[in-house]
Amino acid sequence: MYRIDFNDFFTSAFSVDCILFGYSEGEIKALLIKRAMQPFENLWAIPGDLIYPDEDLEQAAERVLFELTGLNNIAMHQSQTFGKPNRHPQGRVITISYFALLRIEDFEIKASSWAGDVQWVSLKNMPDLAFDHNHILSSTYDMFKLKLQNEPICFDILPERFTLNEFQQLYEFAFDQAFDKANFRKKIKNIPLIAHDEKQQNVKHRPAKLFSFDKIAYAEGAAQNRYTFKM
Amino acid sequence: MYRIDFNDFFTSAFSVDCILFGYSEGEIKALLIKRAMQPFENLWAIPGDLIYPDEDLEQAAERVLFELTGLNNIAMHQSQTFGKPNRHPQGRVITISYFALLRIEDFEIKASSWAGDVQWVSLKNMPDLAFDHNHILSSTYDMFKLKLQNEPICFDILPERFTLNEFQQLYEFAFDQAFDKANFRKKIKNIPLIAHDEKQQNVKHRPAKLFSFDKIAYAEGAAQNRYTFKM
DNA sequence: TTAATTATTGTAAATTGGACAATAATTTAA
DNA sequence: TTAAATTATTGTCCAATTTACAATAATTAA
Repeated sequence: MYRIDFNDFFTSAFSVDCILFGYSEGEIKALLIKRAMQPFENLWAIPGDLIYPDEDLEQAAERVLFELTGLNNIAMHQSQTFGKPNRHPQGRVITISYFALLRIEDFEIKASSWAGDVQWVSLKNMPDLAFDHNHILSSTYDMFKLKLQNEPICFDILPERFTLNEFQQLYEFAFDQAFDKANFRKKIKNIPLIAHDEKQQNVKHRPAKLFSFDKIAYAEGAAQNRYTFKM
Repeated sequence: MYRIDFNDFFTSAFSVDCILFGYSEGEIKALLIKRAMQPFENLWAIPGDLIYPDEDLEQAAERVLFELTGLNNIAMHQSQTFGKPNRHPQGRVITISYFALLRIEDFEIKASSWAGDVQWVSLKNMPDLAFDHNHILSSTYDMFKLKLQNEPICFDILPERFTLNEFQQLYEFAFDQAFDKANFRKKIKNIPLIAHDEKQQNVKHRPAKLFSFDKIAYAEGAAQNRYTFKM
């Protein structure tokens, strides 16, 4: 298998790029940083970092998220790997993209030393980004939508207890499309949710019932049935 | 972004692992090699190789396929990237898995020097593999099924001209599930196929009509409509 | 010519999907 | 206390799709 000396290959680096999707004001946005140094100084970029030699990939992605937002315990989902030999001007860097879904209101951004500025940018109004980051972002957005339709990752972004409207709005934002309330509820009827007695607080109208995702029932059913998250 | 000296990171290698799915005798199989050297000598493994320093990822995957089978012009699909720090006993190797779909009858396996033996192994009867290859294989099989349902990759494995039964059987093999013939044909009615006058040859019964995939019509429609390959 | 075999098409019931309406629960303002 | 406003929740009807199964068509082999 190793016809060239093994050590000749240890000349490359890995990085993770973390696409943090958030929603607010009816739009999906991505958290971008303005690069404070060369290459691509002053251009907006996806936050990322080289992977430490002893670090697991997902761990690296979670570290980038934590340094930027102070959040942990957020699931990072692997998307795709980008490795064109010349994609990084300073050497060969293969980058693995991860994404997570965040509620923008839930935290303060901590701009780290390596980022001059941090901003949520609407996907519909994306400037030219550093490196191949426009490509990475759009591929990862596609993967996000694909996984949203096939795996229960929606519950990673929803609060532990959510209203059915919040559930629906997530899909509306992700797919930039409105759904009928009554019909949405019919489509999710197979997904095991726990209905709580508790209701929404501090709203100026009839409060909605709170639900949470029934992971246990889901795990049991996932083997036999095939749940769908296509809306 | 680079708080540690950049060169400290160039201590890892990348590899591609190529999961070649084929079908015959009503089963989905994967092409495995028996390792002829340490580590994991004599264990079955997914064929793979380190990526050359100037080589694109997909190019590396295609090279592995070519060296093993003599085939080129086969689309390799990226699946996932595996990078636990200790997954390779000889150093840190992050591996990117690719898969392709092959018709087993179409070629001769060329066992390369680094593989003692090469064999198609049914997914249902998978032995313990080298490294984390059982994990890679099953994750990649999941990704294969996911893509099969969302992109027209089925036409990568079907012959250029195929019968609707062959089309159906591919899905039956992949998902290990029988479909009703009449209903299958209804489901694919949106997929643009070219119906040829030509018919199946050398069969002992009514020959089926041959079809091919209409890539041009598909590309036009793919933007507006959303084709599905869910069966 | 007929039986055997598989391809292809049709049909009717069941289920699901989409548009829209009706009812329920709560807050706010009068 | 009551009515208006607002949003949650449920129901209904019709269209479209799915499912199960049957019928017909085309070909080979005897």
